[in-house]
Amino acid sequence: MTELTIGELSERSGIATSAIRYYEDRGLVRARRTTGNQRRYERPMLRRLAFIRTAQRVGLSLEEIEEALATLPSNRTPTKADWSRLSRGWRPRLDAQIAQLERLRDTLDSCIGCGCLSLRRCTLSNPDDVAAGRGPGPVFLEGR
Amino acid sequence: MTELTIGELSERSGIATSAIRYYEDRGLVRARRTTGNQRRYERPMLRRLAFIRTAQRVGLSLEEIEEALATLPSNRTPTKADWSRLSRGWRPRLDAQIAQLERLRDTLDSCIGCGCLSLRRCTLSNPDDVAAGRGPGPVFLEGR
DNA sequence: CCACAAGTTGAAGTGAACTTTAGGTCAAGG
DNA sequence: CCTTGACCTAAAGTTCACTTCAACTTGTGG
Repeated sequence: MTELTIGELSERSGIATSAIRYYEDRGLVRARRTTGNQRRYERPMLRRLAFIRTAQRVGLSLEEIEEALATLPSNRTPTKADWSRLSRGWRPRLDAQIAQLERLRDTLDSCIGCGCLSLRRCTLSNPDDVAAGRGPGPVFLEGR
Repeated sequence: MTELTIGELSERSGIATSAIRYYEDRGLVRARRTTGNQRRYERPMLRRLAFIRTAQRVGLSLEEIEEALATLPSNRTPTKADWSRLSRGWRPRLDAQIAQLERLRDTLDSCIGCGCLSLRRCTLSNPDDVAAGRGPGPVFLEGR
């Protein structure tokens, strides 16, 4: 069995079949079809799904992931170097997220004693630095 | 002007009037009404909103924030000590979020060289530790 | 050969946290 | 007094990333 059904792919990747089909609708993955119109996947698809899942953990939206995947060569199966290139860009993003949470934690430390939480005096409630982050998305609601 | 209209409260807190009304629907804030049925807020409401906004930055859902607010004394205006008590619990949560991102970053570092992203061999795609975090929510999609 | 698990589609539903809209009412300055 | 901007409500719409549903078709073990 050199090819995988959507069920097998789902089991091996840990991603629900409904999600895989959704990714196909969004253009993130593609599949060969059997004569009976069922999807069949080759092995490299597992790596593609791993990329998608990890990118999500880093905080990328599906739209951003789609853009990243679009830069892969279309004439051949992506190599490790291709995947490495894409994931290299995540590092600064992660660093920024971590730095932001650390700033929040430290500010919290200095504010916990006073319990001020004042909109004027306390930087906790005035996160001017949030827009600069651009990374994490959902966690930092101000950024929306 | 010892009391604020919803527009003034919005401007001072940076939270949209629609959001403030939504919080009221959800039971997170309350307001006195004028004879003409308009909302009027006292100053401490600014601190309450600051608390809500900061709690969101830490990654709490409105439901969790509501639970936290419910532990405040109802017979008097909350003191700084009250607010301090509530926000103290955020610290471990932030620490956990930061630790999780750092793990992801470090694993990414060791995987970037090989570009493997293999579902089997690479821990990047097998984040068993994710369920343990429980904090950040949206960013860590596996937790859903 | 046939039962039945696994696959197919399009459309609708989910949940979180709001925003927008429509159709009014209130209040303060000129 | 009157205009006009701020306020009111309920209900519907938005975004993201899926999941669920209904009705149907494929493919495989006994």
